[in-house]
Formats: sequence, C-alpha cells, structure tokens
Amino acid sequence: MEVYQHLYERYGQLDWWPANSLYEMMLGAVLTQNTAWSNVEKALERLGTHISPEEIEAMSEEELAEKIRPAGFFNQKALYIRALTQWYKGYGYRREAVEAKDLRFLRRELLEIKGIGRETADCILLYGFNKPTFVIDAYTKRLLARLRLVPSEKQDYEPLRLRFQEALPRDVFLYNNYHALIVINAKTCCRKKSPLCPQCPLESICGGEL
DNA sequence: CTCCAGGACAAGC
DNA sequence: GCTTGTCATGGA
Repeated sequence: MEVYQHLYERYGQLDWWPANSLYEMMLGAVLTQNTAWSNVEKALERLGTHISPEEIEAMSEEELAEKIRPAGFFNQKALYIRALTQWYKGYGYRREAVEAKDLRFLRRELLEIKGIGRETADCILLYGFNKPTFVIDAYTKRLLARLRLVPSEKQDYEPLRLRFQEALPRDVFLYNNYHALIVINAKTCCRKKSPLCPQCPLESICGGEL
C-alpha cells in the first residue's frame, strides 16, 4: 500500500471516471481504446450529452461511425458499441439487473463481446458496475516499470491484475481510487519516459510495495 | 514531418 | 499459447 499512500496523500479520494451516466461510462471505455481522451470527449459531445442506449440502437452503423469519428478507429468502435449495447439490452438496460450477477460471470460475458478485451471489461465492471476487479492499462504498466517493480512495460495483463489484487484488500472503492490515482498522476506529471519527474509524489519511492 | 494516446482482433507461428 | 499488422483521429 505504499505507492497508494503517496498518491492518496497528493490527490485524495477521486470517485472517478469522467461520464454523466453509466451508459456514457461504457461508451467512454470503448472509445478510449488506444485513443487520447480529448478525442473521446469530442466523440461523446457529437453523440449528445445523456445519450441513451435506445438512441444508439436507432442509429445506423454508418451514422454511429460518423458521430464517433473524432475518437479514431470509428468503424470498429461503432461495431463494438453496438455489440456492447446489445449485451446491456439483455439486462433491460438496468444497472441493478447487471449488478445482481457476480463478477466472474459478468467478466466472462463481457469478454465474449466483440471489441471488449480485458481492460475494457475491467473498466466497465469496476467503474460502471462496482465490481472489485483491478484495471491494468498503459499508465499502470508504465508506473510499474518506472518503479522497477517489473523489468519493462511489456507485461501480460492477467499476472499484473492478480498481483494488484493479491497485494490489496478486496475493496471496490480501493481498486477504483487506486487506478484513478494512477491515471490522474500520469496525466499530471511524469509524461514521457523520464524515470520519474522531480515533483512526482512517487519520486522518493524505490521498489516499495504497491 | 513524425510520434503517440487509458486496446482489440485476426492471422500466422 | 504468443507475436504482429491493422484500425484512424487530433494534438504535441
């Protein structure tokens, strides 16, 4: 918890994920795949704030792709969003219906959806449906590499996720805030590949435990 | 101009 | 199983 402590002292409790609704959160998770968040914002804005799954369903494939164009990979992401929306429809677009299922079941279901890989699934589960699964993204890998907790940024997803989960108490709020802190910190400082910038809250840490 | 950003998939080994 | 080419925009 050492790394977490330092980040928490700097940024505090974030209660994170930039979205106005659960559905918008899910859209953001797909749209941000290998894409700068500023471009995701443009795409979400073009869809209109408080976009509903029913509205997305009413759109044609081309129409949706055109709307999300600024986010890049728009043809694929249009497919992915439709597939994800179809899945959600199976639960009547009801949050409680999804949350009633357990984590392992939902994770398997999400991973079967075209365009929903491990990271996107975990984001949706953690930030969308409050399930305790840890999110591993590029920022997380970069952080681990800089702290020398792993030899390089090229690490497999699952071992890293389990490493975090085994090192931390199984708490959805902790998982949520921890990953949020990693993202916020990455966007705030330590941009490029400098080891760790001087003003980084983790500057003094060397090999501490997560 | 090049490089990169909160990945995922299909094809090939 | 693991690795590689592909998908695309907008900003630095």
